[in-house]
Amino acid sequence: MNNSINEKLSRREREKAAHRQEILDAAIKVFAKKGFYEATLDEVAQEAEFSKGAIYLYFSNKEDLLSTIVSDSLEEWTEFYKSTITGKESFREELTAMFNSVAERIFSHPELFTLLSVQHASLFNALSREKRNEACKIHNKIWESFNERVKIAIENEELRDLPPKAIEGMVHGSLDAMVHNRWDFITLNELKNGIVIFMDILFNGIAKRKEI
Amino acid sequence: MNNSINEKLSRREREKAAHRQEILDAAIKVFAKKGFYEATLDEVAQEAEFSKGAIYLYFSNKEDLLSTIVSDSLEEWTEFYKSTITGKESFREELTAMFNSVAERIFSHPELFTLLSVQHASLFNALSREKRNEACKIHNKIWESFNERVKIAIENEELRDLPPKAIEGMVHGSLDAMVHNRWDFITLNELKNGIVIFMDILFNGIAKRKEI
Amino acid sequence: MNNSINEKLSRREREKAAHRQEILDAAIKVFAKKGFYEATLDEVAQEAEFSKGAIYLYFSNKEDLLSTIVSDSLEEWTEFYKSTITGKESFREELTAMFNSVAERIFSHPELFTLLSVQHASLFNALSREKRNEACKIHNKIWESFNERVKIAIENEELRDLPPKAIEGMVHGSLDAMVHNRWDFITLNELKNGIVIFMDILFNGIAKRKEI
Amino acid sequence: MNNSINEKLSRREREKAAHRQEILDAAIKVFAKKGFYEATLDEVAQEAEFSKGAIYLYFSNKEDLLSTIVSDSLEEWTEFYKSTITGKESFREELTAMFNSVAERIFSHPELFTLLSVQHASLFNALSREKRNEACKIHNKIWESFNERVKIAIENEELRDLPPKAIEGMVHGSLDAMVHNRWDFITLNELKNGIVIFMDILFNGIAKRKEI
DNA sequence: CATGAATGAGGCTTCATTCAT
DNA sequence: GATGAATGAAGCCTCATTCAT
Repeated sequence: MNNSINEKLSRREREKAAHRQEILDAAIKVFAKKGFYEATLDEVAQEAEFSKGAIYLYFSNKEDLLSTIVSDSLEEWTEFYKSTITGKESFREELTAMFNSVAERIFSHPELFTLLSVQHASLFNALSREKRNEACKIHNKIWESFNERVKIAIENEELRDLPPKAIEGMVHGSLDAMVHNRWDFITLNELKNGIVIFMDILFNGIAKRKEI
Repeated sequence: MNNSINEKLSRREREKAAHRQEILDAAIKVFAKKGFYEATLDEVAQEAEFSKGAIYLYFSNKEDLLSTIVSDSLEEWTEFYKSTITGKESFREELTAMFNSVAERIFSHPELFTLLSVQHASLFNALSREKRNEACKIHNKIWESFNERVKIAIENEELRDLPPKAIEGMVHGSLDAMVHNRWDFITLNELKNGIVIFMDILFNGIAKRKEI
Repeated sequence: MNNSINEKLSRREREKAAHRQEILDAAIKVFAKKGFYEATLDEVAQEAEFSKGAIYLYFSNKEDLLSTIVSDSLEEWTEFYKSTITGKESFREELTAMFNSVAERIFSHPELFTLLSVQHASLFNALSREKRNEACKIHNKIWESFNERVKIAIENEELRDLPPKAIEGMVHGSLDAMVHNRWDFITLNELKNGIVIFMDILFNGIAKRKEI
Repeated sequence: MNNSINEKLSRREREKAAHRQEILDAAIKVFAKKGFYEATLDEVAQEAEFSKGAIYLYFSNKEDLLSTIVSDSLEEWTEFYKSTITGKESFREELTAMFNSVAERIFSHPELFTLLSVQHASLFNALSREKRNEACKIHNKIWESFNERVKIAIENEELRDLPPKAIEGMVHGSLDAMVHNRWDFITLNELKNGIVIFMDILFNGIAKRKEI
């Protein structure tokens, strides 16, 4: 794919990158199951089918493994957010699309989502202060941007004139709840049906309206 | 129980119970701040102003400390649930009361709530399979009961005819979000105002209705 | 020996201090034999007849063990220097006394001297920059003070008018050589005889004087 | 040996020898700075600008590197000794020549001397028993030979009738002191001046003679 | 020859748990 | 009951050595 000259070199580099990713995937799996502190590098190594020492060829220490996972995920999530909440469709359509996309990713990368949601506190404690701040900053930026999108929807009279913060909180919480597997759906299709109902509730409320 | 004969013994027992509780409180504080695994018994002992050995006079090991906290909390929470979701008032009133009560407890026992929510995964991993199952069972029982309450509200035409599970999920997720400190309110009053808005959204939805 | 009230307490404290010293002595032995880096805490613990963990009850880490040994020794050595090089006797008498005292200590604490001399470089590398600087400062202070003593001896016409630095270097080097066990004497008495000859050489030189 | 037939091979051999030496030089540098145990083969490889694996093409293991350095040095030192302490000049002239030559080598190969003197103990521990004994034997042989030279000087009435061992110890210790950089001279010239003074002291003593 | 990824034994350190006082 | 010194298992990390390319 690249220049033919470096083919040999690039094979090595490709292998190296692949091994790195294998270790990361193993770490995601183990951290997700056990939490960061309870997970041991022995387990990660075993899961990755490498020796413990090999981990240190790719990562400088246990925490580096974690912070790599976190920053990779945040990057992905940022991309992901931008591609669904574009401001080009109606708020409801975009929000539904986002929830559906997240649902798909939950099913394609279950461990990663377990890690990021269920083990959230464990992660948070384990990161160094700097990494933590960095992660928070990115996270906040996304939700601020979401806030702006809500304001526009209110201006467009798609939404009632409620505090954007409140709507954001509601959506944020629900997304978390979904990710936390609290919706208890076993198949992706069930989950997608759940999203339809959720949107109905979110937009129309649960109260029976006394009409006429 | 408070018979005068055993007064001397009962004083001892009262002291013993008090010491036990002091240790539990210290454990809650430390576990909440650090997570279960990262917390050390040294820290708990120091916080409780007892020696490390004293912990073992009241609890059989580190996990026992944790499972005691969890089961105490679940017991409290069961009581708590029963006293607010009684079926005697309207669903909205009862739900509002429950959220307000939780809000009050969040402010009166912040560490306990941090522990139960933020450190949720840490807890979950640390408990033995049996204790974990036991806790889940109680937890599920409460939410099943909530489910029943929702059904009644639907029958009474207070709520729309939505899947009770969906409503339960929405409420459950929101309660968690509130507890997780995601609502970001600093004072109890602000939080209570937030609850009012939340109820509005939950019952009436966020969509602007096009009325004639 | 102290107040009778704290007798019980002081027993514990005395035991603690004793155990600390036992560990230090073991460390001196092992470090002397193997050097700091090659020595393992397992060996130190075994030598001290404690568990490895016990070391951490008395010292915060391996380096702390070493720097404690070093600063204790320097303190001793300072006292030691002051008590022999007083300026009250002739330079030759004082110097001989110092060498004899060192000789005695070499035989009563052979490991410590091996550590401080033979393993000097190992020690030096292992100490943190601060500890190292601190140690150097004390060391230099002593030899500066010796320098002053030399100057007085020159003024008193006990010594020839040579650069004090050179005399200091000669003495310093010889002391080291003696400590390094290079004099190869097996008994204390032999060593003391060696000192007599050394003093003769130092003061009178090795050259045969062509006298009339 | 340098027959023209094998020129191609001999070029290879010359290259091989050169690489071997480059690695040795790198090892001297790194061992001198860090000590044997604290030095890593990674560092040596980096210093030598070879891969870590390459070291194993020329040396069978880490210790082999060290023992090669030691035996090379001893060989050199033997040559060196023989070329200065010949018995053809006066003892003082020969000794002065030796010290001056050592001084020159200290300045031309500082790392090697640091290694051999400052890291002496580290080296000693690291060598296998056999290599150690071998090294000691050569070392002793040189100093025995020096001893003989001293005896001759005494017979020639150049030196006083002192125990040769004592004179040897004095010289040996002083040489070490010089190598150990304790003479603290920064330039070669300063060091050579120091040697002049040292010889004065050694031969004539430090005491002021009461002459009539 | 040369490389550098991979291994795994071994070291330092932490901490739940025990037990003599 | 209460203490805290002592234990030892287990985790993280380093680095000499090997080996496929």
